[in-house]
Amino acid sequence: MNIYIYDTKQRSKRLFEPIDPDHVTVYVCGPTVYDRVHIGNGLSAVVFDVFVRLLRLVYPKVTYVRNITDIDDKIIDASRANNEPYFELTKRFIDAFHEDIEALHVLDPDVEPRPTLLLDKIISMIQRLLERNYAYEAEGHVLFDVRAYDQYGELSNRSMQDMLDGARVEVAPYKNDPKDFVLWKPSDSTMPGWDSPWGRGRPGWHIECTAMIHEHLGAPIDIHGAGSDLIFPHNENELAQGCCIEDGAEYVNYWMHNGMLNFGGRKMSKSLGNVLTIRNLRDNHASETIRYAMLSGHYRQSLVWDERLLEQSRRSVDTLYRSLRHVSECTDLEEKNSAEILPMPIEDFPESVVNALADDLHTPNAIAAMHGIASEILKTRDVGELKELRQQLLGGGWLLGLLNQSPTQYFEMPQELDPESVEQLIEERNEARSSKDFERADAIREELAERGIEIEDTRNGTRWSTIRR
RNA sequence: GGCUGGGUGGCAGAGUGGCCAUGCAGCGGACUGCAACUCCGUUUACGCCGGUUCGAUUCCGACCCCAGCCUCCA
Repeated sequence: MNIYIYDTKQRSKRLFEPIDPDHVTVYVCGPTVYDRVHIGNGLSAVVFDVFVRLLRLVYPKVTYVRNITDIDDKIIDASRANNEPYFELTKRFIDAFHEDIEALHVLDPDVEPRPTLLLDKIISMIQRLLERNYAYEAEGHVLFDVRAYDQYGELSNRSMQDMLDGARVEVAPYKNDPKDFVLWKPSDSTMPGWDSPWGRGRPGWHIECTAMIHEHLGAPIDIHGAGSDLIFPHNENELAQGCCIEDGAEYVNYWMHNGMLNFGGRKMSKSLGNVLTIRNLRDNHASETIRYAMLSGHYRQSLVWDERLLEQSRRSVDTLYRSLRHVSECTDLEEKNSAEILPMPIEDFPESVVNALADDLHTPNAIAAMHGIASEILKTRDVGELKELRQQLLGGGWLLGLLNQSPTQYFEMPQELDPESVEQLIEERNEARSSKDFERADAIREELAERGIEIEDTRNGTRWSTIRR
């Protein structure tokens, strides 16, 4: 199985060749927890979730590390505004993040490190950079010296001059060079801080990720993922740190970056204020609808997020589940969801879906392949074939993190309704129908619709489902 | 201004030097008491201008437009 990855650094699609085929290492930048996460954060988690699912299918061992940044100036600001200790605030939002992300069927990473639990590592790494003259102290800060590292700008493809031209922020006076970035900064007594050789302070953002990679995966790692907005400066800075830690050090073999979620013509971000949180979205949309919408475009492209996309996604998910329902209606196979097919060897997964995903995580083609399988299912009544096709559909569903429910669960979404009374009304309606009292029949259908139930008359009787959104 | 990536049918979104993407929606038909589901058929395309070519949406060049990064950000 060949997997191809578009590598941001080389700006081309490359065959993925792991450093150790027996153990693939992946790191993805997670959120900073000072608020509820938004769908852009969710998108990144979902995209890399699918990719890691594929890797796990192909390689015997994958270690996936996704961090949570739990110390940062925004966190300090938020804790002040809330008059709440920062660690309580981050605890709340870490829990909320987990809740949101689980609702999107994102599987847990193997390690979920946080900088506050790794201060020793961070400090020793900064010390090492100082010893090697890639960093300097100034006014209680420790700064990375970009001039000492001549490959700076390699990842984001910027020359020093480019960066200088684009600079539109006032430069702190203690910096030797405007691009120098903070490894450690001082905390006053009102701020969270840790003792260090440079006084009480806290780590800069970039060094956190480098430290976490070194701690949990070693270096170099195979794959580093993040949102494209982190290419510069965050990932660039990480790379610089990682390469300066010792002579000839390497950091990352493949860089993957997902595109931004576009909401109302602009990138969704907290600073722009056009944020839709996963929590809010879940109030009005099924989580699989959201997930499908996120995977409907290619991960490197920006994704326009609006109600129309969600409506289309919901209907498309309906179609997939309908074919699954078709199987249980035509056979006496027990209903299954995508998780229930595991473990299953890679050969039994649908080639079309696997190949699409192996081609730089081409989820639009993978989804097209899913619909191809779904329509094949609807065309046959042969039990053996149905069984085989369903296994394929569920296999693809597993990779995409879709079809997590049985069709009955999906269509009947229990909620607070009473199935008994629904069945009874349907019974009454069918009596009215057989006595050709269609007015009465339609009235009952109307009544059910008001209760959120839609019905369909099939050759095998009437079936009902909750009206989905 | 620099660096990325884009501009495809009503919407979303693939792809290709000449032939079906796919989903949703539309239209016609079958099925249905009517719907729904399903099936069959079907309409609307490749930002603009040049060039290469027997032939370009696909290759080349210029231009226009959009998004992202250059500041915290998935």
